[in-house]
Amino acid sequence: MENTQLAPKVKATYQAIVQLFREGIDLNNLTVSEITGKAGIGKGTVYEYFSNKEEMIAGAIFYELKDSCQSLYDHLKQEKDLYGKMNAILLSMEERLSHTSCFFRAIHIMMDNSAISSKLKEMVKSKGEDELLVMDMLGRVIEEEIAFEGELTKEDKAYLEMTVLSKIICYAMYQFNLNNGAKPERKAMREMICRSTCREIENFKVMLAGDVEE
Amino acid sequence: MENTQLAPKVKATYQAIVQLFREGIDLNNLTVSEITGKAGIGKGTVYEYFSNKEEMIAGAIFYELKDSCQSLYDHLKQEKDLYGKMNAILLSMEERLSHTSCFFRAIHIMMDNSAISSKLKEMVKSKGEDELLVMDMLGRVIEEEIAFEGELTKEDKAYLEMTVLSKIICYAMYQFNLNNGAKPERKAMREMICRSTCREIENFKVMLAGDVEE
Amino acid sequence: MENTQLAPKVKATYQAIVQLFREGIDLNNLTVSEITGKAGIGKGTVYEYFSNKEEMIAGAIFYELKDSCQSLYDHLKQEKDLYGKMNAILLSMEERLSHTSCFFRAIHIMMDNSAISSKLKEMVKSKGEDELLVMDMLGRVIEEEIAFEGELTKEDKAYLEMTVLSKIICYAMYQFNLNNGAKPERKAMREMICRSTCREIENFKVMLAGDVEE
Amino acid sequence: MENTQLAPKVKATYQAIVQLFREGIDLNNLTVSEITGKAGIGKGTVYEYFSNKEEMIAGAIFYELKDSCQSLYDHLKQEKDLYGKMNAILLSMEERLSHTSCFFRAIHIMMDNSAISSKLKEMVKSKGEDELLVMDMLGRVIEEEIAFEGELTKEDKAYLEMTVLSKIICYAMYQFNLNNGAKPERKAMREMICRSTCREIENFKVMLAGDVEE
DNA sequence: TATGAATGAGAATTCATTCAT
DNA sequence: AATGAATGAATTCTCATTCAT
Repeated sequence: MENTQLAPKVKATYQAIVQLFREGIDLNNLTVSEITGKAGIGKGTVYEYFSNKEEMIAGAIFYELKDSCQSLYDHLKQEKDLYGKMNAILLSMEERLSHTSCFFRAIHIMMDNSAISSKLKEMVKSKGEDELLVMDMLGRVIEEEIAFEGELTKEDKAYLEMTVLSKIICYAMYQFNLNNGAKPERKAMREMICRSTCREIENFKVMLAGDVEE
Repeated sequence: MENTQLAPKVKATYQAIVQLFREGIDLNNLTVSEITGKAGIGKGTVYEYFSNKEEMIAGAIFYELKDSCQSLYDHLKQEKDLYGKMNAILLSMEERLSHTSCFFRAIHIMMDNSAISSKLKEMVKSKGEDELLVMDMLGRVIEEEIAFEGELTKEDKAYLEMTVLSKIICYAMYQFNLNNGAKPERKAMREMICRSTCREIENFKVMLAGDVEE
Repeated sequence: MENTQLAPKVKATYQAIVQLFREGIDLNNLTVSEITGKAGIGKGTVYEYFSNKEEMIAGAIFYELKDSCQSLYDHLKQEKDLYGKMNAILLSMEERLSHTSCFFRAIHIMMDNSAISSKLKEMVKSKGEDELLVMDMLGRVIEEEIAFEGELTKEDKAYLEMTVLSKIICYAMYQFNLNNGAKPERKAMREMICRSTCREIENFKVMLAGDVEE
Repeated sequence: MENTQLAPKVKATYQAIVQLFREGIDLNNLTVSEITGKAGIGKGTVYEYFSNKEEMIAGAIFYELKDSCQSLYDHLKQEKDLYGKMNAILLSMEERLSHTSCFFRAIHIMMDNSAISSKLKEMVKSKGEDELLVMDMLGRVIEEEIAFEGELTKEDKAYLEMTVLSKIICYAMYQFNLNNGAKPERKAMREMICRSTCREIENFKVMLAGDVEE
């Protein structure tokens, strides 16, 4: 949909970058030649659409992130409860490496101090309300879960978002095999994470209820 | 202690890199000139001790990581329970930015596909038993907590390590202000994280006990 | 002719190298900056056409050698007998230092163990049939001289080629003043060399005839 | 003998260079570290004896050349006629690669325009009367051959020296396989070269006699 | 609009030489 | 006298960006 708004050369550029990214190329060492070569356009052409390399890369990441989050969120609506939603998120990370990448890489890139990072942070800051990024998506999932019980303060919401995100990071780390040791079964792992997420949220609800009663 | 084993120029190099790192310079765009300039040594000199730039940077990260984990772990022994230990970890991340950086950056760097990353992964893989990195430290904390109840399988341990690490990452993200919105009070945040960590571990113990009874 | 096939920047590069070479600069200590400076092109530009310095230099030598040998060979056709041809070769070496250099330097460079040498040997090995280098040129001269008497074995031809080449080297050494002592008159020197070359070939023909008669 | 005049560190340096040279290392890319490493002395130490790298290398070549020529010349005295002497020279080039190298490389190095070359030429120019280099050796052989017939002019001697040297170079090129094609049998090759050398000298003698008679 | 040849600033790395010990 | 750690000038090569076509 929004894709149609993108000029064809811009889209080609974004796709090329995302593709190279999935092939495992380090974004900090990506060259304009590689990008335009993959995109099948002239090297000079990208400079008609972007003013420098950082803009291209940050733009591609942002675009992919938004797109990926939106489609995942749409998919989540089919699920009834939090357990199902969480499971769907984790499963999507398995199926489409892109989702793992998306969540993960976005955080990753925003955390270094490269020029790409600055540009991306800037883009995130000035994004539209309707553009759904990771935190927004998680925020909505949480609100839907807690909604009928009452209103959430911003602080509580922020805490819960991070709690859920940390679970997702946990699964991403598992997939990237960062712990460098023995790995539990994939399914068992997923179940443990979903259960503990539900438990955390449940706990929070109980706590909230307790606060209200008092 | 171990520091005395490092040749003075190596130490100066490591310190310069760590310092630049804390100043927020992106490690992927760090130049040898910057390093040697900061270290106060000749540009050619570092090549007497390292065979390339990646070795310098990965070496510095590894060294700092090790050092930082060791000192933090030593500090943790004063704490009686898991809550206290977790709190101490989070507090140390606040006091010494280096700790935040360490935990966080180590994961960060290991996750990209740069040459530095490869080198660092290699170093981590071939490290000695006595060299304590983040996961080892968390592993010990967890074992000490669960020990008297019985023996942990490798998979369970891996899961728990990742769970605890994800909590820490959660706090780091909070500090980096990555949620981009309202922040809870620092203390409240820390308490929430510590409590939820304890609850997770407690839950796991209950589950283990259940398995045994059956 | 073939020159037109060369991209302009490649030609400029070759010409710059050959020129520097004639100015007496040692090829093993030639820098890319010097080459591009002389060629009047940007330092980065040569790397669009060559993948490293050795390729540039070996390419230039090969190109000059081929060109020089071809033009000299064409010129030789005007001469009727071996004496005349030999004299023409020596005279051309006097007039155009490039010829002396060519013969001489080609051998010279192929004899050291530098990277340029390896590259040049490789180029010589894979050259086309129609590309005329020193030995090919001498081979043709000799064949034309001996032809009507009968067929030459490969070994005999190889011997004769080297014999003639040694005469040329003799004259080159004379010109380079390598003997460091008294020099005969130039004309006298040339005559002596031509005469002795003819005598050697004549002798060989007689020997061949003797072999046949037996 | 003369070797004892050399300081031990100088001798070690020379030997290291000659050895590296024989191992086929390109002298233009030889480093001081390689030299001192091979010589088993400290890198700073050579600068007590030489003022720069060129002096070391040119000195080593000069020393080896002198030594080699002297020993070969002594050996030649056992041979009765020119054919035998010439054959002995060629054979020695076969046996001891060093001789081939020496004669050849000396010429080779003197022919480029490197700093080593300049230094070496300088050394040759200022060498003592008793120091026997290639040309001196050949000059003596020639004088001994022609002596009883009369006195040689300097120019004639120079011509003859070059003639003989060109034959030797011819054999060297044969050994280096620079002709890149079919090689005659080694023995046959040697015989052809020796015979043609004798013939040349004989011819010259006849010519000289003719001049005198007139 | 699209291109890619041309560019030069800047990066990593090497190595002859110095000098304090 | 002997050393080798330290140095920085010099070199090769890369690559983002420009601009004439």
